Amino acid sequence: MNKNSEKIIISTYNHKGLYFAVGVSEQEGNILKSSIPKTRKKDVISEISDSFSSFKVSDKYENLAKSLCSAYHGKKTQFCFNIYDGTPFEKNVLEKVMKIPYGEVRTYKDIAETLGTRAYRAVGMALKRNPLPIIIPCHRVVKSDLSLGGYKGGTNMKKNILKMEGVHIVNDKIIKSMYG
DNA sequence: CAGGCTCTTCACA
DNA sequence: TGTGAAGAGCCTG
Repeated sequence: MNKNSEKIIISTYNHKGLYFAVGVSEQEGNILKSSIPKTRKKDVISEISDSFSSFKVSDKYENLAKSLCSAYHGKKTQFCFNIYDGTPFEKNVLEKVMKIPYGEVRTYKDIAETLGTRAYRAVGMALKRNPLPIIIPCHRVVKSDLSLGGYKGGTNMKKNILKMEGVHIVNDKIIKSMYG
């Protein structure tokens, strides 16, 4: 895995035993990477820092890490960010997923079709490598039978985030009215 | 449920 | 550069 050479600042936020972290470019203040919440601080920091050759930890962007926490808890939250890495295909996927409205859901198939391809599985791969989990709402992408599908942080976490956004889920399936 | 289809990416030669 | 395997999926029988 080749690393981004940009210098970043990592800030964390702790809420009820869960740590959140963001990696922000020192130069421009863009969010380049976010973490899946974890129970140990060093784990969220390494999830971020692993993608970069140079970093430092400070509380400068603690407010952003806090926003990440809010978003995780189903609060509508806006972020300013850019996507620092990835193939054109991956960027196209992330761009479509960014546009899924809060509290709604789309399928891997939908995303593939709007990109004019049948690479359903490749859409999943692209989301697996989403550098901005939660901020880019890959948890709003599910399987075409409206069962949940996979998630980097575990399907249980995917289910919980969706529930907190007000999506109705019964027997691990999205109920149709939530599917825009 | 099994098996084939579809495509992108990665590993390894 | 070239080939093969692996995937957060989909469809048909």
